[in-house]
Amino acid sequence: MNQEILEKTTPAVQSKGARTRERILDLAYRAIIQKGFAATSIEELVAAAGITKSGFFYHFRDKNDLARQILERYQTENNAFQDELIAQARDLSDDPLHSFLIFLKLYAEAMVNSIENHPGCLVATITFQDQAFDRSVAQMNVDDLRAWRQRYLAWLEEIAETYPPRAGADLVALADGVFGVTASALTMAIALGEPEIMRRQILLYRDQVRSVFSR
Amino acid sequence: MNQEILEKTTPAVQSKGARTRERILDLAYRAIIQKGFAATSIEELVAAAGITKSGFFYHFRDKNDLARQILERYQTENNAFQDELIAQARDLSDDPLHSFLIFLKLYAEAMVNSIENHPGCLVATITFQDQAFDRSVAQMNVDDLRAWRQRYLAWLEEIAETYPPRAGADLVALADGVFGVTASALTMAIALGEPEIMRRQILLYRDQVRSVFSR
DNA sequence: TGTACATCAGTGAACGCGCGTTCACTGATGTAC
DNA sequence: TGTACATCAGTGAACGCGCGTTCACTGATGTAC
Repeated sequence: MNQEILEKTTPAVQSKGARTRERILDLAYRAIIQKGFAATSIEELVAAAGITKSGFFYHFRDKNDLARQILERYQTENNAFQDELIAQARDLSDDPLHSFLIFLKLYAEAMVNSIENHPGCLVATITFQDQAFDRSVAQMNVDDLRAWRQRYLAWLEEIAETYPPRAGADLVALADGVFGVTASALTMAIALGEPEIMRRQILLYRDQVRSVFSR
Repeated sequence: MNQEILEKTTPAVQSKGARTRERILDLAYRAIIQKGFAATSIEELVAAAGITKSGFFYHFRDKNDLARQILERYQTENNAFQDELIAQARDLSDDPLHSFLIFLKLYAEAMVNSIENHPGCLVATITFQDQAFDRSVAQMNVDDLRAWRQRYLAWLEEIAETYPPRAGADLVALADGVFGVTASALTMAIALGEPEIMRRQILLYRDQVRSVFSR
């Protein structure tokens, strides 16, 4: 989800082949979230990357292997990005609720800034084009969604130990809300060309979290 | 968004050509939201519709014309569907806040039931594949998003006249939330195969609306 | 330090298939007189 | 009621292009002795 993290987690010195491969992954990621998987051709990618089509098949077994590698890289980076923000927020407060609220502020800021690096939502793209990907890619995507839910549900349950949630509060739905607000705000922000929507929707979600746990 | 409305708003007796055209639109709608526009071929549509490829070009000028007609029909139906629910909710209470809360309950119910008719989100699909559509289609999509915002913002402002919103409440963001929760809950419900997510997310949004306008 | 071999990171040409689109034509139905 | 013509709703064959994939080959770099 964010460029600095990527650069930190990948080796500073890469072989020639690894650099080419990364270049193709970058180009393909952007193309896929902007026009879809089927509409993204190997031809255009290799032209932009400055190699030939056969060079592509040296790095990727077939087109679905490209999708798999993109999704793998995205998930790794995105997990690292969220873990980093969570760690920062946890550092700034020992209270689980306060640190969650801090996290959401940091998250809103980071997402607004990274919107031009991510002009689309890979998870939504794969979900809504799952017939275009093979089963293993679609399955990785579902597993990732479940991981989002688990990550934030655990945090909310920790909060609930200290702050009793409002009666009837649906913590699972609230946990799903983190992914939900990310995906939908990204959709609207990109469609309307208003990056601020991203911030406002995340902060709206933040208000909701606060109100669920307020006495 | 819902089948009964469709049948009410289209003439009971259709010419042969109109029936064929509708059949293609139905097939194409489902295919596009399930695997994307580029991945949906004219060939597969006409095979399923039981006509030949040239028959397709009798009804549609080209492939983008198909997209335009699908989006037009979708917007008409969806507006009718929402207007119908809004009218029902307004009938059940004169109070703008109460009727909005009733509307969200009706909406949650209707969306859960119509999830198998809409295994995808056309707005999200077009937004994230806008390079695959021509400019007029992408523009229609943006206009539709703005219409969602306006429709619910007006209602929220009406509510705010009677019920002063919590300090700092962002009514625009809250209005965008109706589309937001629809798109994201649909994404998650379909990806995870749990239609209940749809209901729970809409009801979570409903709680938020209530808490924004509670004293 | 030099040679032999292996691996890396590709190239170039060719393939067959399916795609969107065009065009000349046609049988069935509707309308005018 | 019959005939002439127009429109509707398609068919069938052909097109050229671009797509994903394969295969035999190659120059540059790395490694062993």
